[in-house]
Amino acid sequence: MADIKSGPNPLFLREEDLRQGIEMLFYAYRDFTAEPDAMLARIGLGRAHHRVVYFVGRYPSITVTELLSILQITKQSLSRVLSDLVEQEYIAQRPGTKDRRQRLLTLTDKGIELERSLSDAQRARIAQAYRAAGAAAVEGFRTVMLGIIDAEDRAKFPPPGKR
Amino acid sequence: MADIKSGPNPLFLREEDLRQGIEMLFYAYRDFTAEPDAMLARIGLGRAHHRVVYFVGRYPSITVTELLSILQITKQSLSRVLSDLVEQEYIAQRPGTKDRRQRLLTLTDKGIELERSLSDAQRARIAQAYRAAGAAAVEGFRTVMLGIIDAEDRAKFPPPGKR
DNA sequence: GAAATAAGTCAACATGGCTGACATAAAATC
DNA sequence: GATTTTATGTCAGCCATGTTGACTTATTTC
Repeated sequence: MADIKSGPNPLFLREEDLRQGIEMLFYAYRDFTAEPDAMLARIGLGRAHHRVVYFVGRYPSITVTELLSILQITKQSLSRVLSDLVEQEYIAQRPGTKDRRQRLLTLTDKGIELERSLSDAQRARIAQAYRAAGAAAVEGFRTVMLGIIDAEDRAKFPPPGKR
Repeated sequence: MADIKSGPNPLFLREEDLRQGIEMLFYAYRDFTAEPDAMLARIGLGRAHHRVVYFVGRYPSITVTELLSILQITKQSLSRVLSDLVEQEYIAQRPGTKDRRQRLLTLTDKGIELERSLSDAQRARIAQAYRAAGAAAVEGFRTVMLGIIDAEDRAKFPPPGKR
């Protein structure tokens, strides 16, 4: 591998720390998605399907609008993968009771099974990393990750006391 | 937003912790890439170009093979974005001295400027998160992130003593 | 009754992955 | 020295997943 450029930068260590932060996110995300991607490919689905199945499992009876605001994609993009998942009976839709325009989304048993098998690899990876790192490191990890995430979404991760 | 499913799981907290870990990675990566993506769109480039410019900046004189092993994509995929970057003079190629089959890649001045402007937003995001979290949390963050990254790539992140 | 909202649809396009087949130059090996 | 391997590049086509724009339907809100 080529050498890392150092250069006469007085803030070298700091620059280097930030670069490492950027890269850790890149490598972690790359490795984190590799296993589910391989499983999905075998059944003709993609990462986008995983994201939908994941968040419908996470928030049963979520509406389409809520899902769109989490995924931050257009409804046309969502529509494609969501239709696949409904057709193949991973996800069921039913009208909202208060607002009948809504289509509340839930996983079917088949969907629950899919979600579990996909996310198990990811859960195992996190669990192993948490176990190896210890509770204090995990708290540090959470704190930094929250700082990276846009403020609007931080409320999704309540501190331990509130969990 | 729909309620979070709890259920009668004796390991509830742990399950929930793992789910939060999964989601923090999703949200962090989503928000982390949003700003550079917007800048790239304005000049007709994409996220793939950013990755190449980033790693060529990180490892000046990197070879194509080394870059492929980092990005974990095919050479055909890399070729497309790399050709764009060479044509538009963000990246320069020169033959290796020991092995003249190699094309060593370096950023031009224009490439350095592009890389800087793209990564600045990301560096600022990391810097702010690190500052807010404090040194101990940053060490925890690093430890957990390394645990998530495949073992083969952990050597890219030497501990502070060795930096 | 009119306007806004939730959801969906159709069409066209861009990006960035992929496979397969093949080409060239240089290095390494027998 | 001939053969094989390696580093790189190229052409062609496919697929997944994002985009914009235009338009529809049902329902709720004003």
